[in-house]
Amino acid sequence: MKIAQLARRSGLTPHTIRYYERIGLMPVADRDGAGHRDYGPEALRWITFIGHMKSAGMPIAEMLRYARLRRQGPATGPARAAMLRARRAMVQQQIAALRATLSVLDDKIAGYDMERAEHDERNTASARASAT
Amino acid sequence: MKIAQLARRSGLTPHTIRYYERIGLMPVADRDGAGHRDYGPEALRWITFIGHMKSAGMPIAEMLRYARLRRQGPATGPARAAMLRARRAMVQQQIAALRATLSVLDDKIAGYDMERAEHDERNTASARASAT
DNA sequence: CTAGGGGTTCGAGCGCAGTCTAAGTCAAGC
DNA sequence: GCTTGACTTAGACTGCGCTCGAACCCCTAG
Repeated sequence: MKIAQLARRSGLTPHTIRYYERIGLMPVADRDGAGHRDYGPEALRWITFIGHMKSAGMPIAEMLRYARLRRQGPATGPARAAMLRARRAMVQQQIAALRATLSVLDDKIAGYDMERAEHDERNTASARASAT
Repeated sequence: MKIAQLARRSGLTPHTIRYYERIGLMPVADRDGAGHRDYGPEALRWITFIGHMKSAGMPIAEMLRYARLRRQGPATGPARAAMLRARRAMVQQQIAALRATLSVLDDKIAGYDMERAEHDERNTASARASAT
């Protein structure tokens, strides 16, 4: 798979994928005869994973640490598991924060709806009055 | 309340609060005799609100739009309500994304735990063998 | 043989959201 | 009167994560 296709499938741009390779977040890609990057399916799986971690607010530096451990082999499994567990806790906190935000939004929205209702009521009342 | 106290209560720094005022995200603060900013309790309420919006991923530019509408008075209520409803939908999407991430993390963590269990098992087996 | 449409590299630039420095002012306590 | 410490300003700087441009290369189809 060429870089454009991987880009389409992952939702990134070729520029970004090359950038990820430059900084060590993606493994150095194999090349075809023309010197073009040639990806296997695991590349897409890895991009998908880091996409999840990104949406979980993991900074690139931490993903680099994780990727480095991965390259060092299975002995680093416990260290990687510890990182993921720590991140898991943070994700749960984020979810809790977003839920709190959601209820703040709901309260504010309800407030605006109430204002609108009062406004409508006044209009209805004056409409009735002028109809009388 | 002086800026340092507002900073402590809000979790921001005085620098950041002044920055917010500079860009129009905070109203221009009243001053005391010495020319120092003097805040009332509504300042803290506003900071708390924008903190929620920030954690919901709202960019400052959008908060500025909201703040501008607010300054324009009650007639902009419906416009503000529409913004909040749009943001509410995004927050729900974010929560869904984080939940997906959570289950990705759980799967990976379970994978690491399994590896560890297999590793332990091999050790136990060889320990038994050498004990025989 | 040429045009088009991929791809390549290197390096500069950008947008966001702060963050910090320097130089100065002011009020309070010793 | 002097020090201390919190405050003021304007403006430069930082860190993150891309994003883009320029110049070049290579294959394919017409």
